This record gives sequence, C-alpha cells and structure tokens, in this order.
Amino acid sequence: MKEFPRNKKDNDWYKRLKEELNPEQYLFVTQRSSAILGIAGPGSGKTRALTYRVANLLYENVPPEKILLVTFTNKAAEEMKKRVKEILGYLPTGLWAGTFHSIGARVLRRHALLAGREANFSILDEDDRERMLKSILAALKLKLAPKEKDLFLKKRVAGKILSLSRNSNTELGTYIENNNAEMVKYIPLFREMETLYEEKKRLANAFDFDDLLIRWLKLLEENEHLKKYYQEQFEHILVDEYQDTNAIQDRLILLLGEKSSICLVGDDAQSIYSFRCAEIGNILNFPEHKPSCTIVKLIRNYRSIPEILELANCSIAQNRNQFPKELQTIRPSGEKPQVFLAKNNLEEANFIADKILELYDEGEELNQIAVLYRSSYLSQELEMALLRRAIPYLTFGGLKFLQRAHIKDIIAWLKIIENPRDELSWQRIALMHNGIGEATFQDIWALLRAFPDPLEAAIQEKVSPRRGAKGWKILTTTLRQLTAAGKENVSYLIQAIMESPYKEYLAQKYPEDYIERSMGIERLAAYGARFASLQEFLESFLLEETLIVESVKEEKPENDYLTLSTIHSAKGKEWKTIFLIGLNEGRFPSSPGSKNLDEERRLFYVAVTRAKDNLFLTCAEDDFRGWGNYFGGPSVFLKELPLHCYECSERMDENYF
DNA sequence: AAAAATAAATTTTTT
DNA sequence: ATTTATTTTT
Repeated sequence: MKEFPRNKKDNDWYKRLKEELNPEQYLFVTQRSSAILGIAGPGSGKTRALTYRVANLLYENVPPEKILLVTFTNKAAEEMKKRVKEILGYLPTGLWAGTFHSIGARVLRRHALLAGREANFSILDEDDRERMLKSILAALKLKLAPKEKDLFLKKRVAGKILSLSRNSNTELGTYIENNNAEMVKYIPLFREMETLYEEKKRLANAFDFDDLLIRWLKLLEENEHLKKYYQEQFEHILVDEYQDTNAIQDRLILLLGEKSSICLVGDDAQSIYSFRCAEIGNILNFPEHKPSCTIVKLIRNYRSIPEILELANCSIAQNRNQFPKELQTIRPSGEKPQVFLAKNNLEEANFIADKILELYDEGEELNQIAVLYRSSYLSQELEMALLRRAIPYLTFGGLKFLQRAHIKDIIAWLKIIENPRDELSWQRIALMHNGIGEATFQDIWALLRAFPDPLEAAIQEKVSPRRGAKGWKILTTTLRQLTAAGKENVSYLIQAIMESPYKEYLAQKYPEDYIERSMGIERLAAYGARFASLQEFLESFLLEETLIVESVKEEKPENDYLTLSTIHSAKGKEWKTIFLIGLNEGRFPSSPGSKNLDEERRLFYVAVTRAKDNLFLTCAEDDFRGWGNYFGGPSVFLKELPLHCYECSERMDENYF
C-alpha cells in the first residue's frame, strides 16, 4: 500500500475524523489492511463508518473507479454517495456503487457477447420466469401418465426450486434430494425443464435475476483476462449487510478481491434473508479466507434508549446459534416499551391510529413515526383507520403498484422496442389485440423470430396471421409510431403509447378505475423523464422497484407523512417511534416461517431496534383472517420476554401470559 | 381457436 | 378476496 504525503491539510482531515467518529469507527475507517470485517450491531453507525471509509479512500487519492461499493438496495447506494459528497464537499464520479444485481447487469452489458447475449438483453422478473415455465411445463406434462400430472409441480413451485438451487450454488438434483425429497423421481424432468428454460432465455436475449449474479461469476471464472481486468480494477471492495449475501455473491467478492482490500460489514443477528439463500456463514467464515483480517466490533448503540435495547437483547438471547453480543447503550434512560393487547384487529388499528394522532398533537412529526409488520397484508386494517382520520401515510415493501396489469403493459411495449427478441413482451402485447390468442401468437412468433430484427419485420408487415389480421394491423401500426418516437425520450414514448389504440383498450378493460390507472401511467411517464435512455429506465424499473414506487405513487402534498413498512423493507432505517403490529402467533412468527424460528426472531430484533425513543408492540386477542381460519394468542416473541422489559397498556391484563 | 364462464387453489419476506 | 386452472360457449 502506498504512503500518502502528510501535510497540514491532512492533519486537519484526520483530526476531523477523530472528532466525528468513535475509536472503533476511526479504526474501521482508516485501517489500511487488506481485509476488514466490521461486526456491527443495529444503530452502531455502521453505514456512517462505511461512508467515511469511502470518503477517506477518496481523500487519500484512490481513483473513484477503483472502488466497488456494494449495498443492499440502490437507494442505500444513492444515500451513501450523497453523504460522501457532504463530507468531502464534492461528488466523485466513476464510483462503482449499487446492488449486486445492478452491478452484475452493468458488467454483463459490457461483455454481453461473451455471456451469450446482446448488450440490450432484457431482465426477467419472477413473473416472467413463471410465464416461461408455464409453456415448458405444459410440454413436459405430456410425457407423464394422466394420474401423475397432478403430482408434478406447478410453475410457481418449479420456478422457486430452480431459483433456490441456483442461488445456493447447489446442483439441481442434489438440491431436490435435500429439500424436496418427494420430487426426487422427477429429477430428470426438472433437468429437462432447466435446459429448456435456459434455451428460451437465450432466444429471448434475456437474463433473469439469478443470471445477473451467476452469469457474472461465470464470466469471470471462464475468462481469465476479464478476471484479471476486474481484479485490477477494484482495488477496494466494500460490502454492506454481508450477512445477507448468498453463496454466489460470496464467491464473487472473494474472487474479485483476491488481490484487493476487502471491507465487509454486517451483523449475524440481523440476517433475515435466508429465504433468498442468504447464509450467515459467509460473514462468519470470512476471517478463514483472509487470515490477516482485522475484526472491528461496533456494538455501541447510538440509536435507542436502554429500555428498548434491553428488550432487544432479551429477545435475541433466546436464539441458540447466535454470537452472544450485548448492545451497549450510550443514551439516557427513557420510557419502557409498551405492549397493547387489543380485542380484535379493528381495535388494534384504532388504538394505533389514535395514538399517532395523540403523538401528532403533542408536536411529533409523522416523519418520525413508522408502523412495521411481518407481512404486507397486515397493513390493510390500519390503512382504513388512517384514512378515516386523514392521516397521510406511505407504504413500503410488498408493493404491487409496479406489478399491476396496466404498468406491466406499458413495460412490455417498451421492452419490445428495446429488445425485439423479447418473446414474453410480444406475447403480452399480442394477446391484448382482438382476435389474437395463444395459438395465433405462436404462429406469428414462429415466423417473426426468424428475422434478424423481429420489430423491423413486424413494422414492414412481413408477417401477417391468418386469424386476427385486424388486431395485428393495429399492433404493427402502433409499433411503427413508437419506433419513430426514438429510444431516448422515455416519457415521450409512454405518452405515445397512451395516444395509441392501447388507450381505448385500457378504457374498455378497466371501466371502473380507468382514470386512476391512466394517472398511474402518467406518473410513470413523468418519472421516465429522469432517464437518459430506455435501457436505463427499464433496468431501473426491474432492479430498483422501491425507488420508483416511492416517486411514482400518488404525490403527497404534505411532506410530513407516516411510514408503513414491512420489516424487511425497514432494514437499515430508524424512527423515533415504532409501532410493531400483528404480534400474533401465526402472523409473526408467520406460520410458514415458523419452521425457521431463529430467523423470525432476528426479524423481531430488527424491528424493535429501529426505534429510538418509543416502542409499541400490539397484538389482537381475536385475530380473524380472510377466509375463516384464525390464529390465536400473542406471539411467542411477546410471551418469552421477561416482564421487566415492557409495560402493559392499562387495557391489558398483566397476568395474561 | 378465442372469449367467457365457472370451479379451484392460494398467501412471507425481495433483488 | 383474488388469482389461476378448467370447462363451456361462441
């Protein structure tokens, strides 16, 4: 490592770092060894430390393009860049910052041909994957005896198994043996399915989410010169939330960082993504890969009052396979967390809404309050209670806004323009034209895909179907107009779609909420104006969903609003007051999740440690759900807490547990 | 072969 | 309640 000249200015800088950071953070920020592992409890200023470390590298004249900063969301990357700018006074350009997936996409586009695609490849989401598997499964089922057909999987489960085996870096057959023993006899069929799926993706010039990681790794492993190139490119690698990386991501980092300095932060107690094949082992085993690793523990908690930390510590202590680690508080004492046991869901929602009004009247900003829950459907009752009281709020996580049919329609149009080989998008668009169904589409596509540019061929009407000729004519006319609009101006393109016959289709298909839907499209168009190209827009749409949802959801005239969020989406954030709702057995821990109770408890831990000053935990005595089945009783996470951890609201019987 | 009608199944968390 | 699969009608 080269030495940097020290001068007066430098002394000021390091003095400033000493002032603004605690000793552990300072060590973490300035340590120049080749491997650093930050074990950081919640609220310990981990993001702060990581941000300062980036700023310090830049200050020490490391060229920005030599730094790879991997964050858990793209939003987190943006925020860190903003903070670096504030610290240094200028914004470095060329920094590689983003999620594993977005950086993977960037690398793969650069070397698309080596990865077996063209640079304009599409990115498939889960829904696209399932649609591809649907036709594949239909074909495979023909090989089965009639009574076996029901035994074989639905597209959803099949897609999950495929994805899980890939993300855990386990061979498909082995994965099924270990996790879906009842499916073992179908392993050959699964293999066939995988092959067909890969082929379909290749023909469609598309990658799915998993490919963005797997193909990236493969690219480096199979091309010595690229491996060398990127190993030299990234002199400094920094990764946030390392406890939530999967096997592929771990291998990527170790490979890229063979010769560089690697700096990881994470907290094994906050690992909440094992359903996505995250392995806590990755962070715990890191010192074995890099024996010279410096381990820095950040356990001073700057966020929460001692009472909240005590509750968090008591809860997480119930986990067996956990590094014992007590958070140390530096804040003065405050109020104990409160538990409220409601009669039913309605009372629970009303209690929270009233309490929020109360806090608001006392002068608390809504921005400082969040309501957290295990599953997104749990917000419904509360949303109604908030609407009745005209309390402005925004929801995060579990959002279906971008999954709604009309938005996906628009995206399908755009995807055809960007990547004319995208079969799924062609299919979606074709089927909404009158007279064209599945069979007719297959006929058309068989002809169309033979052309080097199917879009061009369609526009020039090189192909016309026997049936549905009228609908096809409308489709090609629209595409001609869109192509003429160019690829640069995304919002203009979306406007053009809304001026095409698609508008009438939308109006006719959704007579009740046509206006709302077209307004949603309008906002999407407005958002599109931020992007310099169609490709950037589409990539952002698929990889940064939350970022878009935030700006596209109906604008709030007030800039002070309450946050409703799933716990997963609240990760890394903090509020003065937290309400954690739905603490019922069967809801949280959720019944499908209770087979991994430790992880559910970590989720509880993440939730309560979001709170700075006030924490309210609520549950409903009679807890009815959708269609009849109800789950009874308070969550184990409440029952197992020692009584000194909380106070019961006056409406609750203290001896209930 | 497409569109409409009816029966059946399905719910965790996300890039 | 809403989405998805299957059957019936056009």
